[in-house]
Amino acid sequence: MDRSNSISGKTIGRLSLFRRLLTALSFEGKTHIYSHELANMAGVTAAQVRRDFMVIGYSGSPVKGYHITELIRCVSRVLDDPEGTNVAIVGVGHLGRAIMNYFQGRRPKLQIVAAFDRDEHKVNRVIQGVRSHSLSALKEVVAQRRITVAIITVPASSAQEVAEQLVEAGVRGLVNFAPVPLRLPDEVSVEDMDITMSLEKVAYFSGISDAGKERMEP
Amino acid sequence: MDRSNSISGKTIGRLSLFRRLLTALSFEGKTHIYSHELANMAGVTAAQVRRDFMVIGYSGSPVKGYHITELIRCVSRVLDDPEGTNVAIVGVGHLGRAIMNYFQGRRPKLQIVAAFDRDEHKVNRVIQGVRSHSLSALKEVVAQRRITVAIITVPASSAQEVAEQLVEAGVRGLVNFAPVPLRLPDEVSVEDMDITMSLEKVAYFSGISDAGKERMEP
DNA sequence: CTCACAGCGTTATTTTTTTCACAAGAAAAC
DNA sequence: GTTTTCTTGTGAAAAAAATAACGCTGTGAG
Repeated sequence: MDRSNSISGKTIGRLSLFRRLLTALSFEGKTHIYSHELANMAGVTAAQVRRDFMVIGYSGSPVKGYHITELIRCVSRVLDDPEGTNVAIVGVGHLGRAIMNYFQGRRPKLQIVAAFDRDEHKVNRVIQGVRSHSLSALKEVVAQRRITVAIITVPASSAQEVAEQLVEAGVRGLVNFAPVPLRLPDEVSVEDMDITMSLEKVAYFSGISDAGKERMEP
Repeated sequence: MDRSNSISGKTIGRLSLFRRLLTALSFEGKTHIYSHELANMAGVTAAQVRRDFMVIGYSGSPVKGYHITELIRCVSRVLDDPEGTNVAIVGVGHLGRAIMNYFQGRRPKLQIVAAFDRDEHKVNRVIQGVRSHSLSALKEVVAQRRITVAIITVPASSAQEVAEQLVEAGVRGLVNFAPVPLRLPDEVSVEDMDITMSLEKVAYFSGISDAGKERMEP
């Protein structure tokens, strides 16, 4: 599978979701699935499922649908770096711990291998099976453990600085939980997890359906 | 401002971001800003900034740019429910605490007013200024405190069940941190915060730029 | 055997979102 | 007083994404 030709971010996101759903199905013993079934589970249309699988070059059978384990393998060939991806997490507060806890032993090809924190009390300990280091050791550890992706869970005030250090140390992708847009070179891919934005979005859309009505009929 | 005509989700998200940036600028004493400055801060194009403000009907001056406090007021008139929005959080683990901690006293119009957890040890306490309740009191408390939006931070296995209870109790918008797509009526707006997906996406895009090269030149 | 079906792969179409490009206007420069 | 140089607002164009449509194929019923 050629990882260098471009697949859209939206498609990659859905493939990740599909793989998770398929893996669960596989555990339940299901062997085949139709596009509309998967679409239903993922909350998208069947056409989109077929199209996504088309772009990664997987073909199912019109009669049995898609073969689940083969499909998982094919998606994984696209998503996973064959050598695995080592991930660091910077910021060992509640959020950092929650994420470490969730990811422990979940994906063999995508492992959190180091944590960092400014607070010396949280340093040199093993949390959820992950060794925590002082921020000052960042560059060294990132290089040594060949870390290419990092999760930022520090306060907004230090996020930019931390991000720059990570990039300088060789990190090429970031998941950013701090509520600030990071200014980084274009070749670094950043995914923002902006909780405030999501909450305000949901609040907005949960309000428009009847807010007008209420005020129209006093 | 008419909240009932539809503004796209993308635009709402950016407005939320713009407001946060503008608020920070306002604190620093800045009074005016040009579209390209804000665009730069937010990581979008200037045209997009102007267009987003166009759809909410705010006009700046071609000479001085946008008046920051007026603009904030105008964006807020779109985003905020004038009566405020009460938010619940279900699941008081690390993630739930992190979110409560972050939101405490941040937005007056968007307040977390109740927390819920299945674990009786975490119940009937005040965490980050928010009272935690037993899950069995969910319906009652949601109705009493007029909660319309909820944040789900429970394990994947109970997310669907919790979501259904919330919707039945009257909640109309959800931010879902559990790694499962929720199946709910269309009128409920759901925003998924899928950490696994984001991480896999970033891992993918951080890999494509040079993964090919490495294998092309052994 | 033939026919109706069901679902895939793919092309075409529509819809949504973003970007471009330029008129208009006012300060500043000269 | 004119020209230059910035903006904004917005229609037009382009790009991206989602959806619909349809030919194809193998299966099973009659």
